[in-house]
Amino acid sequence: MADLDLDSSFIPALHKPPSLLPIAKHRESLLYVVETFPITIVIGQTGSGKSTQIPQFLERAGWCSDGKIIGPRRVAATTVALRVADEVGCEIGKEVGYSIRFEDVTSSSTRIKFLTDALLIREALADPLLSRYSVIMVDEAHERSISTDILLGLLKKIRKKRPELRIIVSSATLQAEEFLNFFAKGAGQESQEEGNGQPPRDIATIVSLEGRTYPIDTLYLESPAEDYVEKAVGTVFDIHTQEGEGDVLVFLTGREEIDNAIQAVAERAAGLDGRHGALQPLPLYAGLSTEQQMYVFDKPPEGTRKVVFSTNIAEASVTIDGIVHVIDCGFVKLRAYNPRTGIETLTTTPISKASASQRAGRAGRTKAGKCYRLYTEDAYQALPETNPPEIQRSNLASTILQLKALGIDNVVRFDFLSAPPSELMSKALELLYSLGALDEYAKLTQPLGSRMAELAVEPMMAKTLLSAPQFNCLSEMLTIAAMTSLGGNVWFHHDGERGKMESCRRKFAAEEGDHLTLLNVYQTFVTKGKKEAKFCHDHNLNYKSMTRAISIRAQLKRYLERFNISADETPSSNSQQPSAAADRSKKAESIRRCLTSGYFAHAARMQPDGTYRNVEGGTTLHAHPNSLMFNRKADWVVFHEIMETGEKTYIRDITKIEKNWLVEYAPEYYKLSNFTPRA
DNA sequence: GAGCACTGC
Repeated sequence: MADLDLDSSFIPALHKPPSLLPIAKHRESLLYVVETFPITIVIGQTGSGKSTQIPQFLERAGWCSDGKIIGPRRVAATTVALRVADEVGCEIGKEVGYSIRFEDVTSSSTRIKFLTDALLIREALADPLLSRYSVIMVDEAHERSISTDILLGLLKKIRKKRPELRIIVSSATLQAEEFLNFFAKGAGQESQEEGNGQPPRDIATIVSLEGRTYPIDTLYLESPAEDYVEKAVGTVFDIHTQEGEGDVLVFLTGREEIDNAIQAVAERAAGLDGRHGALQPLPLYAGLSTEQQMYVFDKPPEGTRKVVFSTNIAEASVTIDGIVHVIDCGFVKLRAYNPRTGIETLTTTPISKASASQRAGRAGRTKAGKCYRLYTEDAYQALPETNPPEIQRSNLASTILQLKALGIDNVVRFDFLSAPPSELMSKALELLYSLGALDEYAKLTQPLGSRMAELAVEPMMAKTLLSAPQFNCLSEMLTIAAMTSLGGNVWFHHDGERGKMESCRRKFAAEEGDHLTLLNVYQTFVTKGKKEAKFCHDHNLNYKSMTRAISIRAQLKRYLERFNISADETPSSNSQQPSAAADRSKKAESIRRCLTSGYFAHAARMQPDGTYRNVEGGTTLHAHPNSLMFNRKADWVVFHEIMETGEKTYIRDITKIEKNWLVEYAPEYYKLSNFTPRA
């Protein structure tokens, strides 16, 4: 392992960020701008206080005096709302409240409401002009989630009918101009039509707020690293032996790299000179249980340096105090969707300049810091400004369905901030048509299509749920829908406990496949396990995920009750009579049939070599090692998810079905001519 | 016999 010397191997960046100042002195100009321009783009660094201060400025300036509510949104709506309530001096849920998926903490007196963008879109289903709000602030818009993009398009549309509405968009520097142009484009002609001619440039303006962060020295490699994991580990030791106090945050791309790096640090630390303190390497990624994640927030013992090896979760979602050194490998795993094959990929990709600066910023939150980029300055210059927005690389079925439900019939002409490729649109439209959510004129069907749009699960599962009453398995399907939407985070294991986890999983195994296994897990958790953390702990189940499943199930059930569809929740009999086994198998068949009615587009057949092939026959599919069907025999199956990682394409959450069910439930989709997959 | 980055309704 080649040692590197910090002084020679890293060279300083040519440009340094200016020193930064707090928001208060911008109050007057900010209020003036909001008064004057319908749309304000706010450039605010982390630490500028924009999310907490701007709503308060506006409220005090009378923007809520007629009882309307300022509605910013934020990923961490709860945290920000609690802080603002504290600053205002009110009880949370009174003047200041928040609303997130499972929690509405607002009241009739709420004047400042924090909510997520996805939830605001949901409100638009019932109140298309969002008439309760006088000012809407779209926070962290540069993150460009699908729902942010959709919301911005909706707001632009709403503004035509509600010229008095004020829109604030907060963004990082790089993308501000794009937002400005988006709102300015087309605004001139409309106001002319409406006869109150406002030239585009009077529609929107940019305000720049400075944040309170500390200077960060950025260092680059002189020559590219061959193995960035090894380079990261080497840099950790160089920092530890050559730099003063301060914890280290290392950005890597995934669990495997993180585990390897931690092991390497542990091995090399043994040979560390005694006069340097100890090193405490810690992992951080979303798949960890809550308690495993909590370690990264603990203060390390005196004289010990904490080194957090993290995925992108630490870039924007999780903030760790006391970080002085950031090591950035320059890569991230990005999800993309191929509309031609219908396969999602998860690929290691170079980060954008925007990400690089966000990562570096994690070093300067408590005092001056340093960022070590494990790439050259030339490589940095070659990075894209931003990564393509999510809406241009995702399966858009649920997005299109939602737009239709919002009354946007011509989705192709919707004013997208960045229009998605047409193949993504047509693929989504085709699927929605085959599920019966859209008719042959691409209109939302009633009641199926609009009900599917309201359910908070992806369209294939929504269809499955809405078919469940016909198959007499709604109660079971509610559970399966909740469990599959946990996204593979049901099980967890500590180091070296993989075998134990596998044997726990086998205890719940159902012969028919993963969906029925998940059903067993949930049912045992709520009955025998009494919904307790101890049960999860004893069975290597992720408690946070299991409680989440309970909430999701309850919410889905409420949605269905709103459609006057109610589930029979009488527990299945545990009788020892011979008929019990037959009943169970009959129920299992109903569930498998029901799954087929929604997941017929995700069908595959096992080949003699044990791999799977879907109906088009193109790609070799492998049962995911976490699936019960891994190394088990089957003929036809349906699966929840398909994803390509590295060399292989995996299918996850797999259940055995009968071939003729596909023709029975999706006759149009399965024309007999193309039914048999190629060998 | 080998593995999923992250949000969110």
